[in-house]
Amino acid sequence: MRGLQARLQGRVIVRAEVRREGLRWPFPDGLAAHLTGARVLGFRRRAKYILMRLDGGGSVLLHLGMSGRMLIRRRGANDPDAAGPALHEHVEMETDDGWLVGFVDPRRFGSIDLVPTDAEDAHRLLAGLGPEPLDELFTPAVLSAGLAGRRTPIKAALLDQRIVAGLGNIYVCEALFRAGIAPSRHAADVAGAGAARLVPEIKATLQEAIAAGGSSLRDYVQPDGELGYFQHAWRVYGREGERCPACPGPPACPGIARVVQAGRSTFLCPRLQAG
DNA sequence: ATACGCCCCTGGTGGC
DNA sequence: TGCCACCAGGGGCGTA
Repeated sequence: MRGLQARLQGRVIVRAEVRREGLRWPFPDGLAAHLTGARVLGFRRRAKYILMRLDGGGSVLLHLGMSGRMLIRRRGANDPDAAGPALHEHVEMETDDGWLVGFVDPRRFGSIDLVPTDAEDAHRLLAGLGPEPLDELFTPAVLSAGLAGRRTPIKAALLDQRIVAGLGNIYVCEALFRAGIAPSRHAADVAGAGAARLVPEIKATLQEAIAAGGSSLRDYVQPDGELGYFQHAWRVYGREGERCPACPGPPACPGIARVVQAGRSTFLCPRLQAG
């Protein structure tokens, strides 16, 4: 969102190309027409959604899915027009000061919709979202209330955007490790003392990742093309078989394990996240 | 209400 | 070199 904001805020979109019918869902009718000629007033983020406010009373709702990214480059630099659109660049906008902003998404799990600016949070995709993890209102008591009564594993509960909004698989694994909580524990059993350990670790993990520019898997880059580097700071994610960074090593600790929960990989230290 | 697969896609990797 | 199985930052939806 910040990458988009730097290039788009205050600018007029002089051209918009929509190259397919939709991604996860069909694009809204008239998307290109809504974008063309609009001035970008500002941005906000909610959970994993980016909201781009336009003059005229509408906002663009963007989700990058698993493989989506924004591509920002200067019109004419290295002759991008001659090169044509990037691979899987499904939507492209051009600003009145000569920048090209593209939505690239190979797997096409991303989404774009339009929503009235005065009712952004009433959109069906935003209406049920839980608290923002970096908000000061997100406290152990709030998390405990969200976990209470749920028998689902804490891993799944933290991925449930209704309980806390914006955590993905990487950061849930990392936060659970840092808090020393077994991913398989019932959510309800983590309320209270567990939540008190978990909330600060969730916040710290996210803050460190944002400061590092995110985690670059495969080809994810920030809009300016810079690689995030938080992947080097992962303590457990993607480290199956490696030594736990907080343990003395074998035989005391067998190393990082990988299990599958609800179809997604979970990485953990069996010694520090026991029970 | 809650919980669990399934599915939407492309592409990279590693084994044979 | 080719083929194939498996895996991947998400999350809505249908079904039990």
